[in-house]
Amino acid sequence: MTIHEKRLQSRDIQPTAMRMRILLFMAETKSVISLSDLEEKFTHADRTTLYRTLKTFLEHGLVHQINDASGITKYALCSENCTCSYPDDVHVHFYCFSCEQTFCFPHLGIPNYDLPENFTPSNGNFVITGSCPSCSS
Amino acid sequence: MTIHEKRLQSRDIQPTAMRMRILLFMAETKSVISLSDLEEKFTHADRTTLYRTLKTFLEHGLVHQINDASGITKYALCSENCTCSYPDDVHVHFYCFSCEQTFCFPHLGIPNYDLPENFTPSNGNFVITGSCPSCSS
DNA sequence: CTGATCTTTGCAATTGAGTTGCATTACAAA
DNA sequence: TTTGTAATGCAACTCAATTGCAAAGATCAG
Ligand SMILES: [Mn+2]
Ligand SMILES: [Mn+2]
Ligand SMILES: [Zn+2]
Ligand SMILES: [Zn+2]
Repeated sequence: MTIHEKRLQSRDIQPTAMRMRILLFMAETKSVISLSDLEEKFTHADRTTLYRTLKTFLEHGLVHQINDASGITKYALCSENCTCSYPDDVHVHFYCFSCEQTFCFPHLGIPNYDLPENFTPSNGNFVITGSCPSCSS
Repeated sequence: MTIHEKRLQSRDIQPTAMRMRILLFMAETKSVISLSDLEEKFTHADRTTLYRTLKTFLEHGLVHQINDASGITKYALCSENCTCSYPDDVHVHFYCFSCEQTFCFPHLGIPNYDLPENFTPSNGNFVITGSCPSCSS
């Protein structure tokens, strides 16, 4: 059994061939991706399958979702020990308005905000927009 | 000349009747709104006009834009002295997954993050998702 | 192995937010 | 008033996201 197969099973996701390939792709690119990115990579697979795979991964806490200024939903693999809990597992992301890439900054956590009375947090989305190294020169 | 008329002119926005009405609505509701919210309020006006009004307001720094987990673009009036600069004028927002309302927390600023080399920030979008007071009971 | 059952995948169609082109109207300067 | 510019309205379009249903594949009891 491969490391990726174990990873899926540890999150109670049936390790189908399709899911294995998508997980492998996300693991080796190490970047934040969108559904369209998967479509470009897996031209043989159907858009719906890719969509539902991401949805399954999300629901089982294998990936986290990022809403950046592009309006397109992005996804990134969670770290091995991530439980997607707030605020500990929530971190900063960066969206480059020039190349439209999004980056994970897992080392940049978020403050434990003191919210107004009776606001109960469960998750967070923190995105800084600007210019990435490739586009800043 | 009304206070709202002055406010538009101070941001170099021609104070048309439509814009005045929209600004007034946003000021008195004091909440974060979407294009659809404007459509519901101003049933006589055209969707495009409302859309372009928000766009104009945004471009002239009268409102700021919020990307929450709903995937729908939200807008909120800037404070009087806001220049929409990062990180000083960027603050936390709260999205209630239950009633799908979004709230401004202007008193909750964001840290001045130390980004990786050559990442140049220009703006930020910080949204905490959870349950609001009305939906927490 | 066989048939029943559940899950996954593929295909087609739909929704809805966002956006654009162009004609018309309102406004403001000359 | 005339003329130019800006704002508005109407219609159409783009595209990400989503859903229903059928086909294919996996799982399990007998
Ligand atoms: Mn991340
Ligand atoms: Mn705000
Ligand atoms: Zn870039
Ligand atoms: Zn609520």
